Amino acid sequence: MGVSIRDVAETAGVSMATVSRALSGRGNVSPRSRQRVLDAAAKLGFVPSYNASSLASGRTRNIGVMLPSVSRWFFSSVLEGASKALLEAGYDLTLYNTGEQPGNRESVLNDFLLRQRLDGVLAVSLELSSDEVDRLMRVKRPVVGVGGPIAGVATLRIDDVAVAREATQHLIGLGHRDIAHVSGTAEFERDFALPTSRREGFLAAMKDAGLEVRSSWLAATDFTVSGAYSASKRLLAAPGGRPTAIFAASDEMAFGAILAARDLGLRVPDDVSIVGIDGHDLGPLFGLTTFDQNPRKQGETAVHMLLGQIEGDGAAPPSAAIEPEFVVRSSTAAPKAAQRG
Amino acid sequence: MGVSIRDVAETAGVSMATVSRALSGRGNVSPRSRQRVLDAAAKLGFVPSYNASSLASGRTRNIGVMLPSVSRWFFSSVLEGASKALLEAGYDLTLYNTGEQPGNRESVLNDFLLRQRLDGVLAVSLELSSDEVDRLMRVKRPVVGVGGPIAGVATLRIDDVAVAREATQHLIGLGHRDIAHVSGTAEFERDFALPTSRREGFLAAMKDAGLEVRSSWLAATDFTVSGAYSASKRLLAAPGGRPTAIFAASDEMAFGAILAARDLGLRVPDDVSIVGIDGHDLGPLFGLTTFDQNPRKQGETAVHMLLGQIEGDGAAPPSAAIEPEFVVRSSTAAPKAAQRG
DNA sequence: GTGAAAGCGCTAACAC
DNA sequence: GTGTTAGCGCTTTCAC
Repeated sequence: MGVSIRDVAETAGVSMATVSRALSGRGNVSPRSRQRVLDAAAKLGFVPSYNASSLASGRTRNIGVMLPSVSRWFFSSVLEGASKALLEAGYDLTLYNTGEQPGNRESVLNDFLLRQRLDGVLAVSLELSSDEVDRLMRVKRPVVGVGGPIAGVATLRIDDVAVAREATQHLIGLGHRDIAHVSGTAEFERDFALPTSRREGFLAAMKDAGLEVRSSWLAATDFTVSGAYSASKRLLAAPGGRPTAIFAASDEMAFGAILAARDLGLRVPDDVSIVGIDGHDLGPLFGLTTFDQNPRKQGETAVHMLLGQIEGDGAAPPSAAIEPEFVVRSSTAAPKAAQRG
Repeated sequence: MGVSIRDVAETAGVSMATVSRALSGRGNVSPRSRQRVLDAAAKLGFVPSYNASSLASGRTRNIGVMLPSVSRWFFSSVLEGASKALLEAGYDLTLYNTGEQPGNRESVLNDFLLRQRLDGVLAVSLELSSDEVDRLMRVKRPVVGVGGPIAGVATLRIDDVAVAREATQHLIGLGHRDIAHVSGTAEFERDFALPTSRREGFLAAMKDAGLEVRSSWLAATDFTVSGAYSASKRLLAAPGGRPTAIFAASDEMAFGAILAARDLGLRVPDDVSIVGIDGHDLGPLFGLTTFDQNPRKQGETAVHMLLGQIEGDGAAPPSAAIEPEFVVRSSTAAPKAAQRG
């Protein structure tokens, strides 16, 4: 129905092969022919069919991005970065939003990813089983992971354990001894080990400092502002005394903790210090001390790793660790309020 | 390289056409043949090539979603809804994140959308010029718009003017006379008339009630929490006296206003009432009075309109108006503080 | 440097 | 109900 390469060939007075070469840049074409082709294409408003091109060449110029949610800040930021990098590189981005519950993943893997429409896959915060990785690898397309470790796949991520440990050490260094941790529930562990890793780092720092951790001060909730708000309210209003500091596993959770403290009439950081992880855009507004992990950049970098593998020698890039930047703002300070045991 | 339909045909002992029919459901196949095909396909691990299928049939089972941002709540929610609906329908979603600045739109329209890889396009909050619409229509694919009016295209949206008017009337009904409006700058008008429409509704309601609007109480900023925070601080701390109520053009902006009020030591709603538009997930946490427009649902509905057009009779569905629900929470009340001129 | 021709893997008439 | 056949629009050997 549209203008095909044949039409361009005819008006340019050359063969289809020459048109293809002139337009794709592959192979040699005389400047004269190239110009004739370009003129003809412009005149006819030629738009190449990517399906036909893909079918013939095997390249699709399309990358699949798989992630558990688009509404949480980390994910939308990674997506934004990846989207920008792909747009610039002239690739399409096919989005597979698996949803927080793992049911959809099945169908995404089975029905979508394998349909040979993708040159590569970006898997964001998905902890894939070895069987799932196998299935992914079977299509012989490069895969790069972001935010979660995937066995046998090049991955881009921060060292969650180390970052959590340092965030906790920041609080300890300020003089805090009664520190609570707000993190994700077991439900979330299925898809990424993040909650476990961050809790691990927290516990390690506490242990190193010889500090005790009350089990009730390890709050588990979902990764949202609201979830952390409720959990923090419980923490801060518990009859047995409250912590002087909260380490939240994400900035959104930290915001929830800050809002909870305020609603209880507690001052941040005077009555309670709060630290997060992420580098959320609203961090400055809340004065949140946090580890900035620049997810937008992670999305971009991951895309470049992927494209390097696709367009380059095909060698899998090494997994890379992102260096997050610790940003101290006004949500953390030395404890001032009298402590209760 | 993979298993093709020909291999399946051979092991099943039928023709390629029968395999195609059995697998796609189109056309008649005896139960016996169907079973043989299914068995053979499963045994060989057959995965159809969508490129080949698209090329031959003209259908791509792929929908393009164009939006200006994935980080703002409204957009990510629409995307989530659309993504869910498409996943269920067995369609791929190709994401075109044009970015808030209009430069990318050009390349998205020129280089991506026209490559005949899409069965339809969902345009979210993009005000396309007639030339751009022309180019979109030239590919003969259905287009459905969400959140912004597009000339000549079926659109799903709330009546921004009416909603803004009612939100303002809510404040007026409570007894407020000094009402400010925080909305988007002219910069944003390029991509959607939303700021203008909502300001229009606000002004209409004020005029109807015989209330004056100070020009300095029409604050224009970007559509973020931070932008509204700064703008609201200026509004609420201005030397000439402050408004007793703020109507924010979005919930995220309303959150910014609430945070600004709190940081100034003002109580919401005692000192200042705040109302938004959207139905943001965090509305309950902030006690925000708002018009819930359920963007997730809008995304789903828009997809169904699109698929109906693609799979059905091809008739363009009528533009539909979403009925937003007014939710009164604790951020609005009758003015209590003494008013100053 | 260029063209002819053989597919890429599938679908859709059309015949039987 | 099933097979045969002719493409979908492009890329890519292979000759020249």
